[in-house]
Parts: sequence; C-alpha cells; structure tokens
Amino acid sequence: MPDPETRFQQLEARLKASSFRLTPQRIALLRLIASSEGHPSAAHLYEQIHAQFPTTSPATVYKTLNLLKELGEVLELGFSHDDNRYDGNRPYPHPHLICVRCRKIMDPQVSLVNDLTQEVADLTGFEVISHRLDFYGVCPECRQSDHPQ
Amino acid sequence: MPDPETRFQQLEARLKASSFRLTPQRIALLRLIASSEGHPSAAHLYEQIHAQFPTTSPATVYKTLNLLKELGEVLELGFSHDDNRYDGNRPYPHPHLICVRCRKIMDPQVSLVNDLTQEVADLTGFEVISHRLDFYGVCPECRQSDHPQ
DNA sequence: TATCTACGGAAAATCATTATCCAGAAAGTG
DNA sequence: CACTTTCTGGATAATGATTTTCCGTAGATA
Repeated sequence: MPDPETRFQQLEARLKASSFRLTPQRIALLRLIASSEGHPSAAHLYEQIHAQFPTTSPATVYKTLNLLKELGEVLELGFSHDDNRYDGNRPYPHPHLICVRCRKIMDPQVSLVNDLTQEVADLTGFEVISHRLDFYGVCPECRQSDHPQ
Repeated sequence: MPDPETRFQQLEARLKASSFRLTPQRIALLRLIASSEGHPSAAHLYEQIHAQFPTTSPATVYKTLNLLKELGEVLELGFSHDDNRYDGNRPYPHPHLICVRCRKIMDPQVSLVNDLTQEVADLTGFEVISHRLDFYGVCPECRQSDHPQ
C-alpha cells in the first residue's frame, strides 16, 4: 500500500486538476480512503466522517465515492447481498481474497492473473477490458480461532 | 452444456429426493433453467413462466431459485447494479466472461484456474473455499458491429 | 457587488429481492 | 374417508443500500 499521506496528496491533486472543489467533507473522506488498510464500506466511511462532521449525510459519501470512481481513483467492489466495498489505494482491477467469517478483504500478490486473462482472451475472441477476481475462504486468523488447539 | 432434458430430469429427481413437491410452476421453471443457454435473470425467467402461468408471481420464481441454490443445483451470479443471473447447468464456481455491450455471459473453458487458486492459497494461508472470476470485455459479435468494415 | 456554478444536506424515491400472510392443495394418519 | 399437518403459490408489504431530487449556501469569477 502506498504511504497514506502521499496517496492523499495524489487524490487531492487529482480533484484539483479536474476543477473539483476541495471541501472539508471531501478532504476528510480523501484522508480516510487514503489511510484505509482494508476495504471500507460506504457505511463505515460515513460513520467516521459523521464523527468529524455531524451534519454530513450518507449522500455526500456516496457522491464523493462515485466521483472518485469516475476519475478512476477508487475501485468499487459491488456485492449483491453485502454492502459494497471501496479501495482507494489500488484502483485498478486485481484479485481479492474475502474471509467468509470476518469479512476481511485482502489483496494477494499473485502472478498468474495475466496468464489467465490472456488465456480467456485467446480462447474466446473477447476483447478483455477488466476483471473481477474474488476468492472466498477462511483467513489464517479465523482458521486459528476455529481450532483453538 | 448438458442435454437440457437430462438436466431437467436431474433437477426433478433432486427435488423429489429431498421431498419437495413438483408443482406445475416448479416444473416449468426447471425446464427453463435446464434449457437456458445463457445466464438468465430472475426477471427473464419470470417473463417466460408468466406467459405459461399468468397468475405466477415473481416471488415464486425467487423462492424456487433460492431453493435450487440451497440444494447446490443453481449458481447465483450476484451483481450490485444489474440484476442477478443464474446458471442451472454448471452450479459450481467457474469463470465467466461478460460482454459489457450486450450483457451476454459466457463460460470460457480455461485451464489455469486451479493454478491461480493454488497460488492464492499458498501465498496467503487462506483456506480457499470458492471463487468468483468474472472477466469483462466485448464479445466477438459486438466487436464486429462496432467496426462495420 | 453581482452572477454563476458546484456542493452539501435532508428527504424522498428507486428497485431488486425478501418477508409476511393467507388460502388452498397435497401428503400423511388413523 | 375425515382429520390434521405441512407445503406451496400468490398478493402484498417490507427491506435496505444506493440514487435522485430539491433547495439553500458557499465559493469562484469577473
């Protein structure tokens, strides 16, 4: 993960370059996103923003997230049952590892993704633009707590 | 894809074996699912069921889909923005290829999935249970119609 | 200062999916 | 054959994350 402060400045610069205003709410959200180790949900971000700016509404969080999404600075992980999650540090398609117990989301550093993508393209004639690769399982911590010995 | 009639009989036998009743609505839905080449949405299935049984409600379609899902006979592809899609012919995790133009969903026959899964497990210590591998792109047909010459 | 646009906030709307409720059909029981 | 119990379908309402709408205001521009 990039340094949170550096990433924050990147995001800030990106908004400024596109002539979007840097309001206190947006700045607070940019800081949160830049420093989020995991993959926060909109609700989770809202809770934290709301603690700083009690008048902030969820709509503002969603609006800013969608803005950053359109700028390509945030990757949205959409789930049909659970809340969506957001990644503002690696806004490009990459695999995710999701713990079905604690719902933590990780980013494994795998090397075979390009090979698989190429294989798919070659086999089907598709022009592959993007991907969404999610693995579901049990993280080491949860495996441990499942087997106390 | 398995033969639709064979697959239908499998599904029918599965419900019967679990002591679920084979109502006309369920039978019609099983036939549809077994013969669906693509990956229909609940709304799409409902349209077709409703044409045969005008009193059928969407709830019945959802209930039956969820029943088959719990029996492991249908794979649900959840989308946070679009409707969910269902695959009753290959109810195990497998990669999908989604055309961003026409929304068609295909099943590429790739060989590197197991390698990638293994790599993820080895690298992270996760016990990998399942996966969801979606590639987004433009199918050959839509590429053609984009470039008329 | 005047004007124009972007923004935030509250509230209402959206919409696929799920839950609830009830009536009827099927299955089981004796 | 009653009687009971369970399952099912259908209409309807509810759900809940996300989006839209509307309006007052802050900020930029000149």
